[in-house]
Amino acid sequence: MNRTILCVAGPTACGKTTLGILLAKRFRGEVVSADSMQIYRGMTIGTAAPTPQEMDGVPHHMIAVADPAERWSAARYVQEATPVIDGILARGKLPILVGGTGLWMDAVIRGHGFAPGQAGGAVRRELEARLAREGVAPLLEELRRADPEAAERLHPADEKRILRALEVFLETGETISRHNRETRDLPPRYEALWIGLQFRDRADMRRLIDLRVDRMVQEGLLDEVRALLGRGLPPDATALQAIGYKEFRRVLEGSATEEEALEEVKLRSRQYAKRQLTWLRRNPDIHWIFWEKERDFARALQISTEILSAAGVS
RNA sequence: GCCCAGAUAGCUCAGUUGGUAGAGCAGUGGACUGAAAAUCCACGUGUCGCUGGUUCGAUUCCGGCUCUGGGCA
Repeated sequence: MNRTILCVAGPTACGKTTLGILLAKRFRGEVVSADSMQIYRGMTIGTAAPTPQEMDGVPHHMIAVADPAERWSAARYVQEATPVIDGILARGKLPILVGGTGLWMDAVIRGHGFAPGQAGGAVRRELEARLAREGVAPLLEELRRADPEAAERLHPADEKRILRALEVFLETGETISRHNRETRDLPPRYEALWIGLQFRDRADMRRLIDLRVDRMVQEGLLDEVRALLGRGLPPDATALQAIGYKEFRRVLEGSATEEEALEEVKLRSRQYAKRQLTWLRRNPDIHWIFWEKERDFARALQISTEILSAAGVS
């Protein structure tokens, strides 16, 4: 069976969603979202998830499939998205992975293979308690004995990863270093064609981000946040880490004004976009399309079509 | 008009008992294998408001001026 999959990547507000839909219509494709926040229900406005009108008849997957009280992870995503992608391929259509969550995209394509352990698990909770009680130093020391390679590699301040490395060892008796080595060089499960979108000038990206955030507020982001909180989520729910939600939550709680939240969301969004770019830039397979000032989807569609044709997709 | 307090990095400010200065935030770059919209790391030359004076040397002390707050008329 043909295992070609198209990936549309790029920082936030760069038009991935729109281009993905255009390409789906042109190549008989179906969109598979790879977005760690669009996965949750009730977060349409703040995550800029496509509306049914925007989808324009193109089937979309992995959007609003999770309860916001759940804690999804890259591993869970791979587990759920894989059969969806395989189903699209089996129907003879082109899967189009559209997303801003680089780790998730890479993980599905390569199909690795995360070591056991999870947020909320017994081992994790125990380690978190120790971290709060004793600080990182003893954990790092313990990791140094169990997995000196990881201890050396990780920055002493990177508590999250030190904790995770230790967790893997305690859960499996095997080191995360070894696990990573074994999974890193596995051949990818799909033949991925990468298209990346970004602005030539970062100031233009910022303009688009600001516009988008303004629009989100006009469309009722505050009400969406209120509704989400009304569902009684756990205070540390992953969904509440989403940009837009954590800031406007403070407005509802009275600890920030609407103007402050608006500016904060814009700021956090462009910092996020920068991190997305850092992740994507190291991927040598991406065919970048650069926007000059404005987004020109006709041109992007044309360039993408040439890239796909050259790869034998029609 | 008078009095007081400010004026230092893009922003908020610290500091220099006189030897040309440093934090936080922003910004830029990087990392990332079960939280990834998360998390972590690195990077700091700027007429120290302007102008005179004192001094070997002034961003620092003194005078004048400009601007910004606040107060009094």
